[in-house]
Amino acid sequence: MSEEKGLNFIEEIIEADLQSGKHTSIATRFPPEPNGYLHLGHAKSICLNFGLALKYGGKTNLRFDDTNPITEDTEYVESIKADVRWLGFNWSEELYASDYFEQLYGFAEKLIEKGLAYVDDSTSEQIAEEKGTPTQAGKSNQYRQRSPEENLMLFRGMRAGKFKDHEKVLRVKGDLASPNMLMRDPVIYRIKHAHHHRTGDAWCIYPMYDFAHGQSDSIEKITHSICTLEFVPHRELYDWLIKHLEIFPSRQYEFARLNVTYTVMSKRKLLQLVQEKFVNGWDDPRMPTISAMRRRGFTPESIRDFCDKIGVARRENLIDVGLLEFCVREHLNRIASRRMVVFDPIRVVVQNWNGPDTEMLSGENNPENPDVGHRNIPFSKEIFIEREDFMEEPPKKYFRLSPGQMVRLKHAYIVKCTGFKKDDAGNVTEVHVEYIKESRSGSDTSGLQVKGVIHWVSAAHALNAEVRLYDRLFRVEDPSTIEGDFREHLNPDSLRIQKVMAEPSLAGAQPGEKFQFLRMGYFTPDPDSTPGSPVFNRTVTLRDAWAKEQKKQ
RNA sequence: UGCCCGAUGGUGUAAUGGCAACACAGCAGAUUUUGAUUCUGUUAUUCUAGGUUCGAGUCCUAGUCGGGCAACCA
Repeated sequence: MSEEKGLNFIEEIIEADLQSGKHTSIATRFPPEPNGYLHLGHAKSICLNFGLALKYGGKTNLRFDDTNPITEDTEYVESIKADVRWLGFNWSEELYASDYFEQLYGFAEKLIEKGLAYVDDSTSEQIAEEKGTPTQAGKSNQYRQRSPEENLMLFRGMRAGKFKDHEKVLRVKGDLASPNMLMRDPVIYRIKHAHHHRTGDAWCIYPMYDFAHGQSDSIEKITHSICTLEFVPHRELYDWLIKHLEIFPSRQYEFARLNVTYTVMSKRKLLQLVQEKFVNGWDDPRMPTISAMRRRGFTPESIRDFCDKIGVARRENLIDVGLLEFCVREHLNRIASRRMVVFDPIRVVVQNWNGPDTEMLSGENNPENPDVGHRNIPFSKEIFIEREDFMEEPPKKYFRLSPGQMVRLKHAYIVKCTGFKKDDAGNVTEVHVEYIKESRSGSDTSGLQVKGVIHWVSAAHALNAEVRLYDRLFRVEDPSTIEGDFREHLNPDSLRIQKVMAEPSLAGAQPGEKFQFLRMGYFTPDPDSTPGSPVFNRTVTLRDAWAKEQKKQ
């Protein structure tokens, strides 16, 4: 099906590597740092890494890049594992960079012995100063000349805890004149007397990213190490270390990270929103995190489809959030059960009702899928309809209720408006209709053709519920590039809570279930629901041609 | 004013020296017991200037514009 689409540049590289015999199978990895929750940008990376292995018959490891004990925590490890699984992927092995601390330490000693690394006593300010600038070469210092023997002794002292934090670092002996700042003697080990979430207090020195990531790739024999564009300058160091350590030559390839309109995709900013309580936690349904999207009612299928549609390339991009919405609507349309819920009720009295107190009607659960059957819906003399579905003086092309006009009540009868009541303030308080007895859904012999169909709930049977209506988190398309503090551009109306009247079959709705509230949008029960008072999150609205039509006026 | 990366409709992505296409969005219409879904049609694209070539979105050179690089973060 998707065969029509050309290969992305990474697939091209892999196919070339497979064809040339450079590799007989491939290995990728997804390497999150356990210092935050996964977001949609990670989903792109997950789909890419796991997808590649699936497509070419290789394997993908889940590897936690846990080299900074200060910011990392097992809470994040657990959430990350849950999110990857929920997205529908299975890793080959669950690994941690910290598993390799001993091996990494050995690599460092090897570098020292080769005269390619040295212990530096400078402060970080001095190191930064001596590094020069992009247009100015760096300077050497006295420590750079230390012998391998002295360096080894000092480095062992570092490991043994003889020094305090910041007192010494281990640096690569690179090229202080390199146009690539990362090659100007990068720090590869620092002292941190800190408790690590897995190794506890076994270590007081920790490798830096550049001395852990590529080496872990190599240890795991990762063939294609895929990361985002900001790591492009690191590739030279990545290759340099592999060469001098004489280890398995993993190769790094970079792609452009995902950006989506009206949100932010940086762990730092998301953490800030959580800590400063702009949102109610990492899984607040307004967040672009995987856990938030799950809570909001997105499906793994729709997220995978989205990641597939946005493609993989090397140019910066800003994806219209409308594409994400399209993907989730497309999936939910196929699987969501239809229900009727009135958000802003107005009472309707069927004046000529002479049927039973309660008549049970039947409504299809999903017109896209007859297999999922029907549910019963009670009808009675008094019902609620949406306030906006009645207008005393309707505009042109208004298909709903207005004096003298007819509409169909979905799954029920055609009714004709015969009158209405207003209060002193001029608000309509009650609408009177007469129903057409022969027009019952499924057995309509009235021969009437009505353009409008509206949803309703029986007043006597209505279930009180709460809906949480989410809108974009930010008011501006690209909050990260706009001037000033990104928090100033938060959308104050990103969450609206409303009490609503639902059809009674919604009483037992369980988290995870997907519903379409007819004409209102897709919804899913929130874990905050309690027996008898369900809470629903709006995943996404329905497309609304009428709203668009009105906007034009 | 050093080095690196990038530039194709409004937004993304493809076209691998040979007819610039696909999706979303937009617009117009059809169908519809959800103004939903579905269907049909349609608008709109190769940053600039040189060069190579029978032929350039694609290769080369220069420029322009955008992004990145000077953490004991990843």
